[in-house]
Amino acid sequence: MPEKTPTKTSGLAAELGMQSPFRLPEREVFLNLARTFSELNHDMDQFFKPYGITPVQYNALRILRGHGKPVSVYQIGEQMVTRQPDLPRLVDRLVAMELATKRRCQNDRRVMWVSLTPKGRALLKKIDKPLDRLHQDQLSHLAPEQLQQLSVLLCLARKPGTDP
Amino acid sequence: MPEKTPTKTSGLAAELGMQSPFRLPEREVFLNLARTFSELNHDMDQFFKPYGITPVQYNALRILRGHGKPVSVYQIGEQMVTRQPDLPRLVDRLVAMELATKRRCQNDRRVMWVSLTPKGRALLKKIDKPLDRLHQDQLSHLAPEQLQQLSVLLCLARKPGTDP
DNA sequence: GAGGGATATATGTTGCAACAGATATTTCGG
DNA sequence: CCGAAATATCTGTTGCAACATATATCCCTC
Repeated sequence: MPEKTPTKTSGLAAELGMQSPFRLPEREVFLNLARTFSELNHDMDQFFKPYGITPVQYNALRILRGHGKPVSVYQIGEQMVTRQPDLPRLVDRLVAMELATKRRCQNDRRVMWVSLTPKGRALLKKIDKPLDRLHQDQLSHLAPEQLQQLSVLLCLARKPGTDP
Repeated sequence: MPEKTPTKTSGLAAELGMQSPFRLPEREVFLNLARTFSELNHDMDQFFKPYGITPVQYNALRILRGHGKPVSVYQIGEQMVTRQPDLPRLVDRLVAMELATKRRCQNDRRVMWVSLTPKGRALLKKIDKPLDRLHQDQLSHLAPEQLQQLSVLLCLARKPGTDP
């Protein structure tokens, strides 16, 4: 069950050895966001290394699997979790590793259709369960309601205005 | 006051055009974290560009100002918000820009004392207020209680075990 | 059916992130 | 005091991130 932590002097300020608490709560949230992401993401980098891909490449492969049919480079870009310039080169790396293939669309020759190869699909399959375990190792010490609250708040945080 | 958002199909899953909601709430939180950080951090990158430094370099400069006296490279590394290998080179870049200076400690010749230059201090001063404004633009659409909740939850998220 | 704008991908370049490993200096045990 | 371990910084290398800009193709209007 969730205990109240009685620390008046904010958690992050203490971690950083700061002598006074944050002036702006907005800044405190941003830095907490940065620090938490940094830690969790570092684990991810380590996790993916043995598989020879990066978290971002994994994201792209997973989009390909989700569609089950060829996807354009542009569509991949739209569905990536994090902002991603330079999609063409990211895809090229996947192709170079033989995890994906690409070919020009004949109807619209601007478009490149990208597909998962069997090798790519096999790699994803190998990753699925260990990755689920990592996610849980990282965050399952939070209660279900806390996890949901966190998702909701993070969603809200990136909506600049609900009143245009 | 905090409203309940009635969206059953999760916000992020919808944003990414996913057809089914997330299986693991832990994964949903992680990806929300990644996406929110990615967006806010991109604004930061843009913000700092005209000043000729990166957010990470700013963090280091701010640590120097916070102490008001020389700080070792190692200490800077310990107090950075995000994990930071390769501190020596980061400091060298600050020195190259004449925003900081470094000199060997005479008592312990392993240590390099790093100090803020007047130029560095002036740069920080120029950045202070605009940055506060950016922080508020990014997040002040959240209510004060939401901001505090978010900070608390993000702190909790990075503590693997409170029960050792 | 020619031209202008929109769309989709590719490429040149710079600088930094990240890891591995090397070096220099101190500290501590015996 | 000698050597081993710990500490603090440095260096080599690889690959990717990020931006700017270029190219190719399509679409729409007149």
